[in-house]
Amino acid sequence: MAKPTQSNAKPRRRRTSEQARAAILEVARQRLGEHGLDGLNVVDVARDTGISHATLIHHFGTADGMRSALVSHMTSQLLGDVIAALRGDSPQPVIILKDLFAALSQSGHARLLAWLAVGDAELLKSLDSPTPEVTALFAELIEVLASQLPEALDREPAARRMVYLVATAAIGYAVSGSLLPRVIGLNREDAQAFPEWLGFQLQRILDQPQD
Amino acid sequence: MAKPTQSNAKPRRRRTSEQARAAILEVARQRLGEHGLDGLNVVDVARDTGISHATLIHHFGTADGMRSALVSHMTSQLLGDVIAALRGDSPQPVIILKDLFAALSQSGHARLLAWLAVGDAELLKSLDSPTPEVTALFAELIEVLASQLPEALDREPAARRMVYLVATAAIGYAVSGSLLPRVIGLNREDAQAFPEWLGFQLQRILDQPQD
DNA sequence: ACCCTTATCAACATTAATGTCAATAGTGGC
DNA sequence: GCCACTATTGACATTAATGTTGATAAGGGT
Repeated sequence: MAKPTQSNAKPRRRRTSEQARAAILEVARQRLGEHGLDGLNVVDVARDTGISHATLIHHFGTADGMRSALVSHMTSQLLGDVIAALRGDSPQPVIILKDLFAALSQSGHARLLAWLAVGDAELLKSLDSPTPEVTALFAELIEVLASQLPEALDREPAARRMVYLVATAAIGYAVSGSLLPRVIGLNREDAQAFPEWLGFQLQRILDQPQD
Repeated sequence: MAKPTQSNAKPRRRRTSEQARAAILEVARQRLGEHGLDGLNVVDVARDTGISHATLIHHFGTADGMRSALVSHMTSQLLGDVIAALRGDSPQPVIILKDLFAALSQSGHARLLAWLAVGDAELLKSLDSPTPEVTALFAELIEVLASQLPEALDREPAARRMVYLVATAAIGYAVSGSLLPRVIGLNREDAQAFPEWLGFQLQRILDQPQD
């Protein structure tokens, strides 16, 4: 019963700061998708990561620091996926949008964005100035998309508007979940095919000369 | 120093249960818009209402009960705005979209939707069954829109898809606020003109025969 | 092998939020 | 005017989340 010796060697695993942060953020991402906002507290995230919450705070400074880092982490991940899709063999908007919407709906990306919308002012403030990495990724996205637009008119503004439309639609799509299709009367198949339909419509807009 | 008498009459204002609930929910709505989710705790809401938090809990049972009631409260309010916009004098898609987007962006409606997206499952469950009034209104919208579509193909599914596009875009537009335009590089004017631009594009789609 | 940096942890402290309870006091109905 | 009902309240209890601290140990550089 009693501990025979105090040499209870509890082997510690020591990772590099970078490795530890990455592991923590991955757990946080999963928890956000599974448990929503309540899952993003340091105690639970630390437990799932297999570390103490003190260690977690050591790496991110504060709990909000962890959440802020998660925002950058997920944003970069999402944008990277989008750009990779854009540069893939099939630059068809249909395919790209399908992947984009799927990426936003899964992995809790939508929940994160929604959370940002309602989050406290401090956290939003830190997001007011997006990280250079995120900004660069978006700039790259605009550039890639613009290069595929017809040469008729200003391609950059057109690309930005299209990205904005897709982004807002994707966010609303992911945020509203199954509630909106039901109230509109859109059956499940049509709702799931919505990204492809949007891509098709965008293609139509692209094929026509902009005003 | 010492209280001379114990007749410290602190006059209590006694409202009907309905009045008290209405006052509390109005404060909660304002706080959600100003302070985000953190502003929806019983202590702060009670203080702004001018009552004790015990009284608040008395009326709503639990803190989540208050939030759930707020959902219903704001949902009705939002529907009122949308209905007003839909019944306006100008059936032009451009104008309607402008009003709709404005209605969603203001009054913290977007924040509420976002909150629903990240909220726990129980709360979402209560919203799973939309009121007949809402369903009827959406049906009316679909009908009106379908009547304006070319007679080429199934007009109802096409109308539903378009409504779905507008709704998702409006939600994403409202949820993302000013963050998304900034990170995309869309200037303020283009972002504000987005609803009209979308209406214009929709009109183009309408004017063309669907596949 | 030694040392220095720092990742790691258990325990504690603190704050915030929720909920409970017994007592008080308006208000409408009789 | 009296009474039953209940809205209202301060004080307390409880739980959860965050952050702190001092000590420990793992690993790399020399």
